[in-house]
Amino acid sequence: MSERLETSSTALPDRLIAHLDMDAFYASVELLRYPDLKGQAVVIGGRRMHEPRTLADGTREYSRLRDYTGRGVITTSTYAARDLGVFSGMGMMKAALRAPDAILLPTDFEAYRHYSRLFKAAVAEIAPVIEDRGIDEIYIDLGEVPGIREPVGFDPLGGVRAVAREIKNSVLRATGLTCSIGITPNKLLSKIASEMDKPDGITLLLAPDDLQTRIWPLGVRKINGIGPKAGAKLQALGLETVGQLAAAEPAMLIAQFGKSFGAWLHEAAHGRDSRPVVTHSEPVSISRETTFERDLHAVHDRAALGAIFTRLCEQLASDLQRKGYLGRTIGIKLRFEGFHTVTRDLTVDLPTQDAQAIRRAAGACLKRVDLGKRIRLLGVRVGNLSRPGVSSAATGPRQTKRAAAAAGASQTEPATPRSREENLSLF
DNA sequence: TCTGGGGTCCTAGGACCC
DNA sequence: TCTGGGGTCCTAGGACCC
Repeated sequence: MSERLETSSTALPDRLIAHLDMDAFYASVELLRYPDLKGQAVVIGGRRMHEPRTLADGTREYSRLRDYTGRGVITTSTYAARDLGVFSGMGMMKAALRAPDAILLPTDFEAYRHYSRLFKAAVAEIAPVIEDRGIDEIYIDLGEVPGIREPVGFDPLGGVRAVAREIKNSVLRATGLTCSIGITPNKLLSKIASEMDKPDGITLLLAPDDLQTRIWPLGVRKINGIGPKAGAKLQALGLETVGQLAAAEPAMLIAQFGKSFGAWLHEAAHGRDSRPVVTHSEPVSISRETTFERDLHAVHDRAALGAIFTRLCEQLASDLQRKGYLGRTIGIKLRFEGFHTVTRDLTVDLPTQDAQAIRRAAGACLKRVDLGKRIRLLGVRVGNLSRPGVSSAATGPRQTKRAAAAAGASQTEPATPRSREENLSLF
C-alpha cells in the first residue's frame, strides 16, 4: 500500500451520496421520438389535443405555443426554450407571449414512466442503494460501490469520478438520455451539486473548503426546502446567500421561523444533513384532482360537477385497488375562483377502496363547504392507508364514537345555513 | 395572461383518555 | 369540585417538492 493511497482514502468523507437528475427529462424523451426538433425551443404541457400530425410527404407538423388557448402550465421546456424565458410551472398563455413560435407537445406520462424505469434499472446495476425522488431524479448511496474510494493516479477522487462516469454512461446506453450528477457527503449538498453543471455534468463537492467556496456564494433558494415564502422572508432579513444564512444567529432564526425550521435552516446553511438514503417507502395518501376548463358553479353546473365528482371517486378507487391499498380518511379539495383552496376530510371506521364508499364519505365532506363561489378545481383524496389483511390497529371504540359525533355534528351544524342546504341537494 | 396534478411534512387546536 | 400534564387521534391549512 502506498502512502498516497492511505492518506487519500482517509481524506474522503464517511458517506458518499449522489444525486442524479435527468436533463430536461420530459422534453428529452420527446426529442428521442422527434429528433428533428433537436436544438429547437420545445415545451411540454397544457391539455390534450395538440399531437404532431404527420403529413402526406412524411414531414411532421407541430403545434405552436401561440395556437394554445385555455388553462394549463408548462411541464418542461428544452434548454432552447428556457433561453427564451419559458420555464416549467409557467402559465401557458404567459409562455405563449414570450415564445409564440415554440413548439408545443402534449405530455405523455406513459413514455416518461417507461424511460424512468429504464434509467433507474441502469443505475441499479452499478449502485443498488437508490432512493426514488420522483420520475426523473434519485439519490444513490455510493458507499458500497467497489473501487469508489480508490484513487486513480494522483487523483484521490479518481474512484468517485470513475463511478460517476460509469453511471452516466450506463444511463445513456439504456435510454439515449443524459443526466447530471452531484456527489457530496449528504443528500442536501448533492441536490445542490447536481444542478451546478447542467446539462450532462458531474460535480464533486468532497474537499473540506467546498462548502465555503462553492455553496456559500449561492442564493438561499438553492437549498431544497427553502421555497418562495421562506426565501422572501430571508431576503427581507437581509439574508440572501447561504453564507449569510450560515453566519446568522441560530436564536434569531428560531425566533423568526420557529424551533424546528429555524434550527434546520442553520444546519442546512452549514451543509449538515444526516438523512439516510431511503430505499423503500409506503405511500401516505393517494388522490385525484382536476382543474376545469372554466370555473363551474355548484348550482348552475350541478350535473357536470356531479359527474366529475363521481368519476374522480371511481378513478381513485381504481388506483387504490390496482396498487393494493385501503384508506380510512377520505377528503376533498376545492379550489375556488381567485385560487382560494379549502379541504375537508372525514375518517371512517372501516378502511375502504370502494368507489361508492369513497363517494359517500367525500359527499359528506362536501356538505361542510360553502359553495357560493365558482369552483376551479375539485379533488378527492384517500389517506390513512393500509394493505388488505393487514390490520391498521386503529379501529377501536374511540373511532366509533368520533365518527358518530362527526355525523351528528354535520346534521345540526348551523353555520351558513343557506349554502349548506343547497349543498345537500347538490351531488 | 394567472397559477397542473401528484405528493410529503409540519403546525396547531380540540377531543379524548389515563 | 377544580385542576394537572402527557399522549394520541382528528381536522384544516399551508409550505414545499417533482
